[in-house]
Amino acid sequence: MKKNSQIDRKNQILEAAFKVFIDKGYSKTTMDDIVEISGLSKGALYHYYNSKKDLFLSLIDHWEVYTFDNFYKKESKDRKASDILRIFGQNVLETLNKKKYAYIAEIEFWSLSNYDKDIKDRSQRLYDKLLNLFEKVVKKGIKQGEFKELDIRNTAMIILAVFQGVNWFAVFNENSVSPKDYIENSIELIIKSISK
Amino acid sequence: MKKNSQIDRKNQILEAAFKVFIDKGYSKTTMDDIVEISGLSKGALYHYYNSKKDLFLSLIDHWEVYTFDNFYKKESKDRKASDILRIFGQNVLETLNKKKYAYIAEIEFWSLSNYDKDIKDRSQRLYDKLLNLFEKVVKKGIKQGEFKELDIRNTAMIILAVFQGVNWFAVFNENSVSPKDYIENSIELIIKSISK
DNA sequence: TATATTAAACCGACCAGTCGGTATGATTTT
DNA sequence: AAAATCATACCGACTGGTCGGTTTAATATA
Repeated sequence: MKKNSQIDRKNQILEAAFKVFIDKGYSKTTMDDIVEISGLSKGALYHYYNSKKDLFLSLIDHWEVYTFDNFYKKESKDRKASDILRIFGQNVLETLNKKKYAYIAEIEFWSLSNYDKDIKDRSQRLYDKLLNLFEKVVKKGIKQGEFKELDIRNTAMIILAVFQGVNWFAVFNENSVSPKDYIENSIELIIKSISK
Repeated sequence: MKKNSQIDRKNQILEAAFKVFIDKGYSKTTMDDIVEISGLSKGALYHYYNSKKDLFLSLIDHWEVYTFDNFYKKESKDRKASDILRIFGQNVLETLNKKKYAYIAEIEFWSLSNYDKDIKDRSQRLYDKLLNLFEKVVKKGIKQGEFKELDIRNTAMIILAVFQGVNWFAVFNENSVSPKDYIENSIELIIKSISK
């Protein structure tokens, strides 16, 4: 199929771009870098993507799948809401250990969002997704009588903020607190506080 | 005095650089932009700073004073530890309302820290300062019998993470949760959870 | 006059994006 | 079935412009 090989090529380019981008950040990544890593030519790159930014926007989706692949599904089981939160926490930790650079990329997305509306919109969409996911869990907890009646959106926001705290660990070093301690303690703290 | 006028000049440059930097981010900020805004010449800039990066490193200190000026002092009073945390929260909110760009700058620092060791070290120093500050408050709370015996550093880290959550609000929009709600609820949640 | 400081022209490395062209393979025409 | 036409994928030299940093010459100061 013609369509399939096109998607393959695009993926080939995205993966190369992702590698370079992780390594150097957006502004230091050159199209020539991507050319080199992908093994294709500049013409090919511009055949599939109109511009560096266009390529980069696709990269956000690519990144999302890569990073949150195992995240969106875990929630469906018949578990207590609090346990779902704990599982989320473990997922975040796992990602931090295995794909630290994914969080570094996230920070870059934040930074770029400040100066580019398209990137901002694309990122925002991702956070809406996450917030909705956390909302669902909180709602579940309330419905099942585990959590108090509380402002759902706000609680989801607090959960998001806690998870985003690991970004800090991805950039900086803190010897006295491990990400694991941080995440686990934070989650227990939240659960304790919102449980009946 | 020669020394004083030198400091004035340096400040003049830093303020111009800060303005441009807030507006465009590091990599899009050109030395010529700073020349234009400062009203000085390129020669003058390079007379006082050796490179763009050198100037930028000084900018971090400038930014810290600018952003956290009213932060480091508020803690000394004879208040309950929990109230000190609340005051911190109000400070953060105030800064977000009046100097939102300060948080946007912070995100840029994070991002740049990933790719530049000097910037990372300089930023890290700032966070150590903040963590120590929060530690002091937590210690105080424990000493005065308000808080439980808990892992001090870890608790400080959670507080830091909550405050850093406002960075998210500085970049993205969330209509259903205001930064005020977020901060106040988070702090109460923490206080509740760590109080005896 | 000597020194310090500033202004502005200039340099050269770098880089996103362009463009003329080729290769390949499918489709139509003779 | 051979030749001609067309579409798509791909290549890489090149361009136009940007920007950090340097140099030079003018001006102020001592």
